[in-house]
Amino acid sequence: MDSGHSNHPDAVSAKKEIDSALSQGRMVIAVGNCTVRYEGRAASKISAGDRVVVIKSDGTFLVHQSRKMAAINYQGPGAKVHCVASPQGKLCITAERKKPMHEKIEVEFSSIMFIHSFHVRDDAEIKVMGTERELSNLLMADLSVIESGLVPLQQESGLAKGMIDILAEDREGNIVVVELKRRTAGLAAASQLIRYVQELQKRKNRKVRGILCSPEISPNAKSFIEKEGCEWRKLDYKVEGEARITGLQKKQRSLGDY
Amino acid sequence: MDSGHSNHPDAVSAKKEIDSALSQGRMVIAVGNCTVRYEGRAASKISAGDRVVVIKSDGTFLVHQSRKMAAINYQGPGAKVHCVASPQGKLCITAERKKPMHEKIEVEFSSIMFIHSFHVRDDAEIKVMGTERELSNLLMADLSVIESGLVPLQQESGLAKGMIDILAEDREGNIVVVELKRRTAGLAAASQLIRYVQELQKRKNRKVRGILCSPEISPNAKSFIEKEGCEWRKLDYKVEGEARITGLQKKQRSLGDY
DNA sequence: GCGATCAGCGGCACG
DNA sequence: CGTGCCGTTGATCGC
Repeated sequence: MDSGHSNHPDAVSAKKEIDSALSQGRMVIAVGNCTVRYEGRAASKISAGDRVVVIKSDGTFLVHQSRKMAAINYQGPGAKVHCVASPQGKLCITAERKKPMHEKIEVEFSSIMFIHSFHVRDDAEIKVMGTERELSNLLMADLSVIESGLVPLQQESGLAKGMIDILAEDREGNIVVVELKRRTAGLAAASQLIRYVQELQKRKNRKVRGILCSPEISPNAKSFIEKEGCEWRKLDYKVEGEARITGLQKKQRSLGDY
Repeated sequence: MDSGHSNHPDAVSAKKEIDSALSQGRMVIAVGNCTVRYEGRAASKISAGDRVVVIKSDGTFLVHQSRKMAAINYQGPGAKVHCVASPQGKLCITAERKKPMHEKIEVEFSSIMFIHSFHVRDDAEIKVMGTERELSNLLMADLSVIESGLVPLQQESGLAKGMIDILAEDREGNIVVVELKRRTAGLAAASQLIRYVQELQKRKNRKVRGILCSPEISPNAKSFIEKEGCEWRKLDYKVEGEARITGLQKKQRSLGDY
């Protein structure tokens, strides 16, 4: 069933270990053969199989299968975890929470390979580079990558129907809405841009241009925005250490062409 | 640092354990103090802290902090995992993959609380109830919940600009596009519906109605679709064991009102 | 393979 | 709190 590393606790010792860990803020990792039921926003069930259960001290509850990245069942921070050793010697762990609605996971172990718990002290916060926000900041500093003569007006401009990434003004004094995507833009991104342009057009009663700016764009999205009079600009960028927008040289050369 | 359950392997034994586990298809769980660097679609780094690393036999690689549900760093199925015990006695694990692009995670342990590996045999597949598709099936069987006299034409009708959930015909012979959402509908859902209606209108050259069907709708989304001549219908459903659409009685009563 | 969409999306930031 | 939206989104399904 498993390799040499197992403690195979019985249900009672397992419950003791878990209760002790939870009361002392330790993270629990349990591995064993179990069934899982869930009911809440949706419902799910799965028949017996070996799985890994992770219980974090903030209430986070994860059930992982042997494949794929995503947990098959889960509960977010704040879940109340409860543990019962049944008369039949089975361990049953439940995780419950009230928000966004009453939800409950039940894990019933038929056998336990092992359970460990330990303090996980970690105050560090991850720093992610190359996010859309970072690219937006870079563009705000130099919109010439998109179009020469473009002047930034506002970043993250709040609209009734969403948040415009970048608001700018072109050489002719037209308002320009820039929607930025860090990966291939699809129909959703196209819809977003068009929604913003149309709302702004109505509010300003003035010509508003829309530019979708992304490394790639799907054919459908491209024809969609062009049909609506909007444009697409290829955004080349690299993330090595920190994000940098490439293809700037090309634009600068085209500036010299005038 | 941790509770009683630790094996505190040195880097060399840790590497041995991991290599053996990977070659034999066992899942690995490692806990210890580490730094993590990532570079690929984006890039990230995080300073030292206690973390849990999960390596599944399909290549899935997860780095979890002590809080929150989401892994702070990860690699999907197919990643190649490599393990080195440095001369300084530090364990360094890397996970690399080529698709969607070259990506690499590096985890460097300054200390290892413990490493275990084990076979996780699980052929079961989770069955989820209350998905949008299930609700769609229920509606297809009886569209009267939405509007009396509505006749289903097609489910999951492919359009150039997306997939229409349900296509129907009303009493007057109008085409009706139904967009279904299992939770509160927002601007994205509203945009989707309007996109479908407009494309179908152009193609059929005929009046097309649009109905957004969801348990709740945001004020913005509601005013948006209504401005475009579309409607919202409240969808009441429960998921207890299997999904059931409630609020049908109300419609049946209104049928009797004629 | 790309493209589009759903997801018990999670997480965050803003009003 | 809700609303909106990004995410290394992941996962699925259809083309």
